[in-house]
Amino acid sequence: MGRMIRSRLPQPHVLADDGDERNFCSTCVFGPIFWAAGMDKSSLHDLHALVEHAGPYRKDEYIFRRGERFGAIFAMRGGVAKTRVIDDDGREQVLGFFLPGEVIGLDAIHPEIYPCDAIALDTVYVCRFSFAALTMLAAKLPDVQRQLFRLLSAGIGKATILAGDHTADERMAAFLLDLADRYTTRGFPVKCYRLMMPRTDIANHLRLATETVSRVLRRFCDNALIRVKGRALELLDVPRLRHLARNLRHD
Amino acid sequence: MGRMIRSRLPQPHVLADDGDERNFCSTCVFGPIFWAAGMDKSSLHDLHALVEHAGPYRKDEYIFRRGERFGAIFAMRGGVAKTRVIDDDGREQVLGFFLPGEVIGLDAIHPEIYPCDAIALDTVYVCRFSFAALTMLAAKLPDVQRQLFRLLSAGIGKATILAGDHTADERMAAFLLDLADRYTTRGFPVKCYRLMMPRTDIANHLRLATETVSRVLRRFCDNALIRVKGRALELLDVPRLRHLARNLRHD
DNA sequence: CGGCGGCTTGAAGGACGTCAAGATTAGTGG
DNA sequence: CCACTAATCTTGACGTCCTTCAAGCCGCCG
Repeated sequence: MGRMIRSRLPQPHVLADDGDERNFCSTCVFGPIFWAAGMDKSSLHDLHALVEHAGPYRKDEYIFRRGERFGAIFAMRGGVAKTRVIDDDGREQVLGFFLPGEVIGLDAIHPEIYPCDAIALDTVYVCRFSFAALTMLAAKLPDVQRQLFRLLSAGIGKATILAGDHTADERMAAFLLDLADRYTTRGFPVKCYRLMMPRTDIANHLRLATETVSRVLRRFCDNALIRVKGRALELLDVPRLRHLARNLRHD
Repeated sequence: MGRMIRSRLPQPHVLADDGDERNFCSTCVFGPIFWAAGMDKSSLHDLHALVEHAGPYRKDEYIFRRGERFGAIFAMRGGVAKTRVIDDDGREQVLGFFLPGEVIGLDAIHPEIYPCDAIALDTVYVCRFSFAALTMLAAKLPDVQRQLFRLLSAGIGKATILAGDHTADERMAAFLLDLADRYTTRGFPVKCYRLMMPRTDIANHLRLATETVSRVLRRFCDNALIRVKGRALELLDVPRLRHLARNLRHD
């Protein structure tokens, strides 16, 4: 796959349509806040200094790398990404998957370097927020500060859930439901979606072997909990899945 | 120390010596910041509205309970506490242990309720920070805002470490070293300390059975990595422990 | 078609949990 | 001060869930 030459789109570049950021970032967690803040003229000016559209990152390209100096957090604008670390024994631990609207890089604030790699799973577009500028803005706009605190706090909660001691079935059920919930950005429930990551990534995320992932999915199929065909997924029995995952909910 | 009879102390009460908060909270993460902020007179006034000394909480008493409405974060002033959740099957998951100077309750910001119980392991004193007041202060004092962001971000990193897939030995080594590092609040390394929690809590924290905790400690003893006598602990071979824990470092 | 990466499936082995007693220790009352 | 009870901790035997190893199977792209 060496040849992602210029045929596959020149290179990551800033998108052309920055003109109307407020509309463009409608999916972003900061969208509503900025929209509200945009009512105020001077704040709107700050905004342009703050946010920078970047992408596309192609499949397997790095959005940032572990060890790089922290300078910005990223909001997914399109596509899906994962964060991961590789330990000294070469084993990959997938920390999380990120869907449009979600934010990457919050765990880099404290160490002041990115503690993990962020990698595109397909073609990814992001908003890059200078953290220095963001903190300054947060001091002026309470809503921005509050949203940042909430995001960070939610990050702790999310990480904590994964830390628990659960069976493969529980983890998998929770994972599938969580993805569905997150795809359901707006109101109506999604029962059908596509896993954009390989089994390996799911396994490394849930602390399982890929073989176990396969087997659990098969068992779920046999028990009519889901339907799977490759990466296409359908949730058939959400209540029973929820029951399985009852101890891993993020309320 | 037998007589905590009628004692059981009437109830947690505010300590008498609030007079000199700046000295009293020398161990607290906010200490230095407030001390600096204290230079400014109007900020010092905010401080008194913000922080409230509470305790003592006796062994097994709750500092807060899961589900209670979030209003404040707590800095440990004395004693040791744990946070935990109990799942629907009655199994306890210990999320963390907290030593003097450390902060509890950050994971409650987002859900706006405490997502876990906080329980004293011995006699505990805390500083209670009204979070509403703290955010207002953060908007005025960049250092406070920055410290909050750092604390929250560090919380994500910490939770993430526990989420990884590691053997019992790796976990235990990392746990023992982490405690030693944290006891080493100031400069010089501690090789000898006392575990203030029962084996059960260690087990539920590291996702192990208490029997496994016992066995691992025994093996560490046999291999001259540590010495244990009940809850008294001595680290004998820190380098080899660090090597065991190499994949769980919080850099 | 042929090859290659991702996925599935089966069989064997290991790390840790569970169950069941003991051994310490600590807490309590005489 | 000591005995007694209960909790905590240890130790061993056995079971289980998941991993590891080893093939086979698809689906995709040249």
